[in-house]
Amino acid sequence: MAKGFQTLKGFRDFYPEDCAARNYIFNTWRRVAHRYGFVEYEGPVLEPTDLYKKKSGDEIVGQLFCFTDKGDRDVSMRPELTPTLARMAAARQRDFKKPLRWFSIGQFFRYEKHQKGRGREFYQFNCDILGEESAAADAELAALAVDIMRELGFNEEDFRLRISDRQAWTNFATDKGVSDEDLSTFLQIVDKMERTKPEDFAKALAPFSIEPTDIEAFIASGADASENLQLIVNDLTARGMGDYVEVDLSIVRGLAYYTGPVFEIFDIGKGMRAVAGGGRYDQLLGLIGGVDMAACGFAMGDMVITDLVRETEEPGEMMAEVVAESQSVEVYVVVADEEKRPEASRVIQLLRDSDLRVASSMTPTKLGKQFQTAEQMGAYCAVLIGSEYPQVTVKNLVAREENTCDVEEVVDEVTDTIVESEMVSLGILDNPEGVEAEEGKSS
RNA sequence: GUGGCUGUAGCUCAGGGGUAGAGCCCCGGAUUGUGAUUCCGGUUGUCGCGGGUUCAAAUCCCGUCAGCCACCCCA
Repeated sequence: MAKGFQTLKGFRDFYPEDCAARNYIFNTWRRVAHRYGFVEYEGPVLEPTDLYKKKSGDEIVGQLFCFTDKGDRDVSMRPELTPTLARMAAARQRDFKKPLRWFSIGQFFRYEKHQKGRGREFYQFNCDILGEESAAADAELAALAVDIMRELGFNEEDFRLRISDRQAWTNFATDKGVSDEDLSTFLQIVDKMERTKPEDFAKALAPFSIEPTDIEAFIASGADASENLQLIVNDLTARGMGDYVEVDLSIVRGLAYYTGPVFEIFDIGKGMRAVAGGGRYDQLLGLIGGVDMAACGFAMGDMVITDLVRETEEPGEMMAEVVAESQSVEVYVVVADEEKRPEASRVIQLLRDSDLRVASSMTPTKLGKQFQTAEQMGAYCAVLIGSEYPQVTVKNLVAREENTCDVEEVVDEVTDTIVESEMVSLGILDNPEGVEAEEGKSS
């Protein structure tokens, strides 16, 4: 007997609770992006494999979900959005006023071994500014990233935005006589510095006649190494975000296409994982779309940030509250007399027409059971429909008080009751019966 | 691609040669117009899969698959 089907390796099922958590993250991304005047766009999930080869070279094919389609085309599930963005922006760049502020939330696929914080399928928030050369654009993106973290409930004890400048490194290398061809090799050595033993590091640098002490001195120069870094730091400080920012020239980022400031967001104390990263890539639109346009952007994946939210107290509680809310109803309609089920249906519809979230038992069910279900579904309020209809009973499930009213007033009565019960559960109003506020309803 | 740990009920896990266990969850009842607690009753398994040793394997051995973690990589 087959054991049934499982998800493919590295793919995830999203049960309602997981889906609610995912949507909480998505909504936060979208809300903050809108706050910064960014507009949302989306591209195809399937693209020609060549689009990715053009940017990253043939080696990435090993990391792609790629196949030949029925028209004999070599296609890939998208591993990233930037090439698509470059194509889209270049194709219609005359249609848009510069600079463009675009963001996207979508699913991506990479054929990799999956582990904590990394799967073969994930969602990513991409945020880019196109057509703006000033480092003020880099600062704007960095600020947006910081605000997402703050919106999720993180504070300056939880994360840092570490910023560096790829151009400063290029200048340094050129001064030291590193040739253009060797530049990316040199930058990779620097990028891996923290993970390399000192003697191996010195050995790797030897062909360039550069001493590790030169590198260390350069990294120690911090923001002095780059006017752009100073501009960004000053900008973020003016926004009151200075505590979140740290110049760290040891960040290079492996990517060959970065040309200017680069930044990463790291958690503090939970293993220092990269939560988000990005930078300036002024050459890429020319390479892919044939249009020269300055560009910078960053991305944040859903897996690491969701883990981090769950593992951090305040952000975890905030998310749990929204998740619980999204899985609850406000009103439960109790059918006390089966004869009145049609009338109950009418009341349910009235409440739903008023945009309330309403549930009810669909088949004959004992009264106690219905109240129990009401509570389990998180309802603030129950409406009891029985033989006395058109009189109905509206019960505040938190305070355990009830009133009767005519069915014509039921919407108003329910609305008032919900407000009262929310206040009781928040501790604003005294609980008339002295019943303990339930766990999960409080705070 | 390399290495470590783990696979037993829907979930968390115990059992380490002698007929498969606990808690939680779920369902029903005590309770025919009111939620909690409690109590009673009930369902669920090729012990990941394949082979070997043995009178006898969930248990020991070999292999394999899957999951988790770390390395490599990380657009």
